[in-house]
Amino acid sequence: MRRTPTMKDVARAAGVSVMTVSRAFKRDTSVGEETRKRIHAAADDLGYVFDSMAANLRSQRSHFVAVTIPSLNNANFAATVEAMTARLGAAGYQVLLGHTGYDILREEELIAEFLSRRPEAVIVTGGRHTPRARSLLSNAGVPVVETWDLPDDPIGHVVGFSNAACMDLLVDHLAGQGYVRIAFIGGDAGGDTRGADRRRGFVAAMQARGLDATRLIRAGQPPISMHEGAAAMAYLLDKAPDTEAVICVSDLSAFGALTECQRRGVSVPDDIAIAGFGAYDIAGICVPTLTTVDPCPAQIGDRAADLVLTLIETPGGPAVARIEPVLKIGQSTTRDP
Amino acid sequence: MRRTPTMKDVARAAGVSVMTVSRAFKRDTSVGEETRKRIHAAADDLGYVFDSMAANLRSQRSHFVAVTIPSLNNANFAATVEAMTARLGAAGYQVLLGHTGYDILREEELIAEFLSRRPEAVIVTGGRHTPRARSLLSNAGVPVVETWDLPDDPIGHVVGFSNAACMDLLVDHLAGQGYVRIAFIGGDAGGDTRGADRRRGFVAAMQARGLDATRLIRAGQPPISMHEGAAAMAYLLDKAPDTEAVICVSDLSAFGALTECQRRGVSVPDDIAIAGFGAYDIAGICVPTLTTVDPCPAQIGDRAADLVLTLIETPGGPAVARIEPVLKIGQSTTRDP
DNA sequence: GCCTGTAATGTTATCGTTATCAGCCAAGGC
DNA sequence: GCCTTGGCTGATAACGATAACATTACAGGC
Repeated sequence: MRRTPTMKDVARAAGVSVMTVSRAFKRDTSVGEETRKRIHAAADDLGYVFDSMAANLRSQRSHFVAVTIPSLNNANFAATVEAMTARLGAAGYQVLLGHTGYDILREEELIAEFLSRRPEAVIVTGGRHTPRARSLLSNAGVPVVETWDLPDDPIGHVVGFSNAACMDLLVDHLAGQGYVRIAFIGGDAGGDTRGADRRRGFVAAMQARGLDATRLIRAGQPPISMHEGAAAMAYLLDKAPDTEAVICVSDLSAFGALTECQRRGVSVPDDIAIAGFGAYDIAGICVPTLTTVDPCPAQIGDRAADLVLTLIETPGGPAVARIEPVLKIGQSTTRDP
Repeated sequence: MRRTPTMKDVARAAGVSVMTVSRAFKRDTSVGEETRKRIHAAADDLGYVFDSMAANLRSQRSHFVAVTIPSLNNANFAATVEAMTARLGAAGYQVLLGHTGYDILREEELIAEFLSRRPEAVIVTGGRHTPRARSLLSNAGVPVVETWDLPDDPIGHVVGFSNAACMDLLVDHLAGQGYVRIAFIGGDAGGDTRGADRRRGFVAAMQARGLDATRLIRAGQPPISMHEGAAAMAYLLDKAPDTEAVICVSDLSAFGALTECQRRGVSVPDDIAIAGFGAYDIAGICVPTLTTVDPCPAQIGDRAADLVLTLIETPGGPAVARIEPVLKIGQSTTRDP
């Protein structure tokens, strides 16, 4: 069994010291043009593959950035991560991605695992964590960024927005269109703290306008699916048929709700208006298009990545980068004049 | 600036040697119950975090499994990865996930980066790679699994299915319902080789039944979106209004096509039938529900993970695990009797 | 010719953990 | 009393790279 070659083997083959080989594999280091070529030729010849593990240990730089998101199967978190990966990758960092399943206990485990890989920064989603997770992150000695939220008591840095304020945008829009009896469809209280924040934001926004905020449908364990959105809409149409508009915790559940209306011959928006959250592709193409709020996920990724890159160079005190979500009005809440 | 503590610090604090500390952090090693407790207490006290980097270097085991997928923003790849992560995580492995953007050059870079982290196995999506990527993987000395495809010339192991055969399932179903003038909507020839395989499979399936296979709409750079599916359907309805059925390269483009019909008042399936691929959530809830093919993404993840775990223990010769995709008939292709 | 500067290369000592082997001690068999 | 056995612990030397410093060679200024 052939052992995988090391720098030593390459050095021997090229007739130089290992140090020169090491230098030949880096940029901005002085190695003769001739020598460098010879070394790379020898390396290719031997099938040498650089060993980051050893390099990381000696240089105490892992070039990892740990990132946790609740779920891989979510276009918005995916967009955030893709944006991060692009920026961090360009700067020579590798993203170590994990998903928590919306479970802060699982998040804690994941953070512990990740920290043992000595990432140079950690980016987490949301502002709620277990005490041990908080403590691990605080003591990790690397920049920590919380995203997709504006925590009351941040661990370190923040790149996010107020989920509650997004609901204010929607309620404002609906109230402006003259809707009064407005319902909310979301998940049960559970792991999805951003969903729970939006529910709270809905209640606050309604109360601030003197509107009844008791039409709250709990549609199952969050995050709720299209099917659960449909079931919730069925329940709503049966139990509170005088409802004029409904805000769903996400576009996916909103679309499910829309399909239930279609199956029943209930017209949207003439009989009932529907709004969602997230600006998923589907909101822009379904018939009618859905009113929603765009949380600018790629912007979150970009900003978080930039922040991390800055902080790795020059550590700095906590900062909050506020993202401004954008109301996108669709056909599903547009009342005929 | 306080240096992060090492085993040496823990050993000193607990009054034992570093070796004993090392043992105390593993299972199945003989350390006195008293001593173990004392060591863990000292570790917690100091805020010690185990350093995998050093452990990996010495033990020559990274506990990484590298996984590449074309895109994060895809429910099916996400399902595959979530299934893998669950199994591999339970066995103590960490998934190193990267996305290629459907670009085999980017895939090559990613594979090179990943290999320098010394993963214990590599799982890639699809069977088309650059020559250098193939060579890197072949020489890596670790198990390699290709998924989501049945490559003609596999690098190592395979867990996949025939994308072309899936189209045969759909054409068979449509032809059985009496449809004759059937079109295909897909992306331009490009990075999405599985989409291209499905296009080829469509042509083959049509020709095998003596049907005209020339209604091929190219809807843009793959993977095509809902919007591109809608635009392609608009084109099809304009240029070939006698088309009776259309198969789309994915459910997402199929849904886009469906919305275009809704906007035009074209009835599905009465005026035109639509089928997709992927069994995404949306196919099961939109009105009408879409006929599709379920590639069983979670099963792919499970099987690939099991295979990798077996191979890490006892390397074995190449094997092919064939997944059988399942036709799911929806309302969108059901002709009235 | 001597000094200084700079580019290219080499030497040595680690980074933090674990593999390996050796040592110690108590219990038990003869 | 001596040897074996097994449970626990320690000493030492790596794993494969790089930081830090040392060395060499050669050019140019005086």
